[in-house]
Amino acid sequence: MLDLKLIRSNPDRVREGLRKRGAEVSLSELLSLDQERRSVLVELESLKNKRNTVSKEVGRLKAAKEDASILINEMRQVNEEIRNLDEKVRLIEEKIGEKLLTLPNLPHESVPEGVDDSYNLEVRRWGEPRQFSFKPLPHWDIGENLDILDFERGAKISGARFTVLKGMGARLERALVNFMLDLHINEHGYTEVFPPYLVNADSMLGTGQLPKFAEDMFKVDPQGYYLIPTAEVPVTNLHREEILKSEDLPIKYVAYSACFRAEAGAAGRDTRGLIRQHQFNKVELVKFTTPETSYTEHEKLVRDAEAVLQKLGLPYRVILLSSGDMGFGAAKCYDLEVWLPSFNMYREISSCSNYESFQARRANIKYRPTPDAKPEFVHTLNGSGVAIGRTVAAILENYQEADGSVRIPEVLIPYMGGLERIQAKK
RNA sequence: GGAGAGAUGGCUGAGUGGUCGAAAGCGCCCGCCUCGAAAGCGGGUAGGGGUGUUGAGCCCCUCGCGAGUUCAAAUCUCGCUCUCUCCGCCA
Repeated sequence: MLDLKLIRSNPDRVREGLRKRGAEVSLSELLSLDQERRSVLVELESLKNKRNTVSKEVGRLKAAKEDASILINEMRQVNEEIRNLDEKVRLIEEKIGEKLLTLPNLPHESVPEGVDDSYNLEVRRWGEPRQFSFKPLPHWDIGENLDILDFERGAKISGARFTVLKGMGARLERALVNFMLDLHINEHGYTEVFPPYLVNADSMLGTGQLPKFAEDMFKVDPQGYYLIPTAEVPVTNLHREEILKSEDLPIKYVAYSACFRAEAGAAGRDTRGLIRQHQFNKVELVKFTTPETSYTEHEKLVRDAEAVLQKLGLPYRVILLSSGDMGFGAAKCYDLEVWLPSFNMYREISSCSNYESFQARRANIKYRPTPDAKPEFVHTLNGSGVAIGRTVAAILENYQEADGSVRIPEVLIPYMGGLERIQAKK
């Protein structure tokens, strides 16, 4: 959510930022609602002031056994007006709120301007895509040949975009979760969190999934819970409605969770394999920082996510997203894209965003810069560290051998109970 | 699921209709004292909004949330949420 005071005092700057994102939004309605609200409020508050003053006078008169009926009758009139104006303000504020909640964040000055992903910038590359002496198979073929991925039965028991992991496939999934958690906890200083997978609507509003993207999520009837699309939601909302101590910042959490996405707008895309599933696992990094440090922390967060791919020996590149390609709430976002041989291209495996105060304002997460200063909004950041399903796909494809087996990356062998290679059963 | 109790400021905890945004204690901040600290003493210490000579003052709202009664609600009524205790059920 954007700061209404910023919109009021600097509408041109806001318009410019929204334009860069390709958001065609008029601020004039919002600005006039804001103006109207404040003028009604002046009138309303003076009436309430009158009521408060007179009520005290009534109390005094009654205590002195004097007649107060004139004042009481007068207040009946005033109360009628207050009721009307209260309702008026409530309606205006409702409209303002709706409007504010649908405005995307403004891009940071370092974000390349552009309408779509063709304006994204490649920041750096790591690792060399391997040269194969045979035609590399897509991971779904590898997985089925090894009997570790079962797409058919996933579809039978649930539907399209659900997969069953079996044997060493399930073990690999679990190994990756543990490897990534250990790395971020032990080497990068994050605190482990295991959150609920079902959250309420307030949480979804806080991180920006609601109200605009309801169709992307699974909702549980009739209780009204939402299945989390990412651990970002419960973990960021951990500190909703809180004022944090500045000496505790930055707060760094790492959370493993399953993620659930309706993929409403992706019909027909990535229908095969593990790339786009309704349910997948992810290790997520979340930070709460001061405004002064958020961009340094953002760079560090990206490096923390990169470390996962480096240790796994998976070639990747880092992409700085253009203003038009970023998610709704991000001020700046890097994607990590891992090399997938069968696609002969890099595919997104992590997205690391600085939300600045966008989520903090929605979720009301503040901190006190100094012990007696007024609370200010924190900056929130998050990034995948990294998506597990896509990592499984990347390992199967990058580590496949001509005989159909798959080598296990060095760092994972201890997590695989010493197994060095997944082979088909005879 | 049944029965009961409760929800007040960073914390503990008073407050059952009229200067209560709220006693007291703890914590925290500033000052005095001290070489320094502790103790002691004095003062300060919620959040949001409006106005404005833009952080001086003034005003409005908030005592879990939402309605209601009243000239006036932390205090009365109703609904909801959450917490705790006991019983039942259960991974």
